Amino acid sequence: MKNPPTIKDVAKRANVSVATVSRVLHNLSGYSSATKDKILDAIEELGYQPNAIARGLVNKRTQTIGVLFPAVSGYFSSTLLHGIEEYAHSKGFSVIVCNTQDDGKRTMKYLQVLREKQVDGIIFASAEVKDEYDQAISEMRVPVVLVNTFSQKQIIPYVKIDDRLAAYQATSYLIQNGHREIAMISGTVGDRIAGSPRLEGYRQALEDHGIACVESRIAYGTFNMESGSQAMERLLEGGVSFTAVFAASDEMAIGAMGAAMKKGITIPEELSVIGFDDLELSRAVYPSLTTIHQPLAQMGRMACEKLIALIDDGEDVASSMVAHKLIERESVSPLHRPS
Amino acid sequence: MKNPPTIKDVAKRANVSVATVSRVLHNLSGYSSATKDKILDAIEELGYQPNAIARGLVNKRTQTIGVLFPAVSGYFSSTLLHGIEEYAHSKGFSVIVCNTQDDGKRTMKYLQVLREKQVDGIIFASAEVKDEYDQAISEMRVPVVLVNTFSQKQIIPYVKIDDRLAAYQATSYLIQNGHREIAMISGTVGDRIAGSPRLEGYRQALEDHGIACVESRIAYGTFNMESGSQAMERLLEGGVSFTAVFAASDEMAIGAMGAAMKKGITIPEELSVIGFDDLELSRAVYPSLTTIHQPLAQMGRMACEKLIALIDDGEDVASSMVAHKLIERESVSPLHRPS
DNA sequence: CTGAAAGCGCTTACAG
DNA sequence: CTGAAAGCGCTTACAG
Repeated sequence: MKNPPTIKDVAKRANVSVATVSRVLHNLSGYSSATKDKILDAIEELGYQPNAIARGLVNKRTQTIGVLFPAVSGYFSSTLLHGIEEYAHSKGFSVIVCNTQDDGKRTMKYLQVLREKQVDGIIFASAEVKDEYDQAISEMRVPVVLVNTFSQKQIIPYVKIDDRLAAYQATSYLIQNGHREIAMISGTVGDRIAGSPRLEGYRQALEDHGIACVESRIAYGTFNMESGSQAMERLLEGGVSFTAVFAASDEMAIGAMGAAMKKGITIPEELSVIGFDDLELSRAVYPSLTTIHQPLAQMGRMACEKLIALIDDGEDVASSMVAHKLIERESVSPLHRPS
Repeated sequence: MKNPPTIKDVAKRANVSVATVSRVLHNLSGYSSATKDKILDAIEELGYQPNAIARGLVNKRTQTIGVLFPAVSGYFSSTLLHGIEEYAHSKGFSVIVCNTQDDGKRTMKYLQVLREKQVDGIIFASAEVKDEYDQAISEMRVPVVLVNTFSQKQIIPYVKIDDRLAAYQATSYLIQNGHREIAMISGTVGDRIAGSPRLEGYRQALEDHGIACVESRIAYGTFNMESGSQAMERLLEGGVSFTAVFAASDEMAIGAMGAAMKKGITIPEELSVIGFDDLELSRAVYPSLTTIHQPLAQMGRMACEKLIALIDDGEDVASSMVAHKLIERESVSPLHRPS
């Protein structure tokens, strides 16, 4: 016997019908304990394992979900993924990862593949939900939940923090520490998820404290380290003074700190830095990074929980705006006024 | 029509048999261009999408591979995963991620799930291949390739660097810079993949240069940042002097640097540090980290390439010992002898 | 308690 | 060029 044993093989070996084998496999009722034993023995001897594909075909259920990320590398996505996979596995689901690179074509392609593979649900992470995605999603009658993003067109449950408010608080914290010349390293220009909202929070905080917002104190990156370090260089060469900087991601903050320190600027004495995300990283670097904590692993778990609830009982689930938190570490100090 | 359209629906609509529809779907020959058009129209109108599960059942091919990681978070795994997923997607495969947490039970469970889901192949990353895995793997007639690890029991193709040699070179580099009191922060005790070999390389380098190896200069971590920082604290409190340290991972190196700097030790002036991996991270921190470059994304790609070759034409593929490289940055300086 | 049979959505010889 | 039919490995009424 070259091929793996099927349910037929065990039925034959146990001298019963496949229906009965299927029953004991699912712990249904309807067989004597004697036949159950016979069947269990046959399964054992043959090393039989059910074929989930065949099962999926008849049940119209694959116990598989798809997760779309704009980038699978980096701490951010991987922490989120960890939370998702953890919960999924505990509930008997597998997860297919899709790295969209935040590209429209790729995203649409993945959406199609996931549809063909009959996934039971989809988690869409971090990227903006473009109109075409919105439409594709609603056409493939499959539950979807968003994490770290939201849809402006339709009601899709999401899990995220209040980015605008968190940025507002980060900036205010700097102000409370006496800073008034505060630069910002924002995320990708035009990013409506983690870009604009955080920038707005920054602007609002300055305004509410009667501080004018100077455009040349704003530099743009793309959330990763390299871009943070470049943004800092531009800021430094820009000729505007600043005693503190708020970076829209920890990775950019780390890159920015590195660039500043390379120029001989001491942190936090000469420059205070606050980040955003609270990646494991921010605790390890020196000086450790003051930042906004975003419970990524937990958010991944929650998103997955919502998705599976949707899959299992189809009831609507609510979105969750989860709490963020400012973590004080060493990269911010009160402004030392030259006296 | 509530359910998604099937091949039957398009056959009916185009007034042909399902066989013919299947033919045009696969660009086989055997139909007039007129019927082809009819069918294409029907597909279009119905919004038909093939069902990959049904297809998988008859073809015994799911176009899906499974990837087992000891930890899916952290830069290391996510970079590897990125390379794997990228290549897989380009070849029409999806990837299911499995986070084993380096736990035997979980790993076996995942192996079973992957088998039931009929994946076409498996990539096993970073963790030691225990005997029970080895056996489970050989029982499920599915191609497997290893990345960052190897099997001691059977021939399974792998992709990795020469850990022992790389560690030897890292240590030698420190020696060439005049250091003789060299500490090491090793990975997990007993880890036969990235633990012992790197430790051996370190020992060998010392020995070959006539330097005695002092056991109290060796501390053990678990490859992550936190453990590196703790290891450094232990080293510092241990009372042994050292002017340089070799950490078996960048994450531990970063954690160690942070811990040292917190104590007021300047790097590299008072302490040289060399890491291992060359994560994106190591370029961004200050001082930037001198380290051993390991082409993780490329290694992921290669592993996936081998796996798909195995799946597609079943021929044996060779293992690859890929080249590492020492990257000089700022965390190591020649020993300044107090004169 | 148990089995025969239909069906899930495809593909693939086989026959015309 | 085209279709009827068997079959992939399961599950699930239905009938006994």
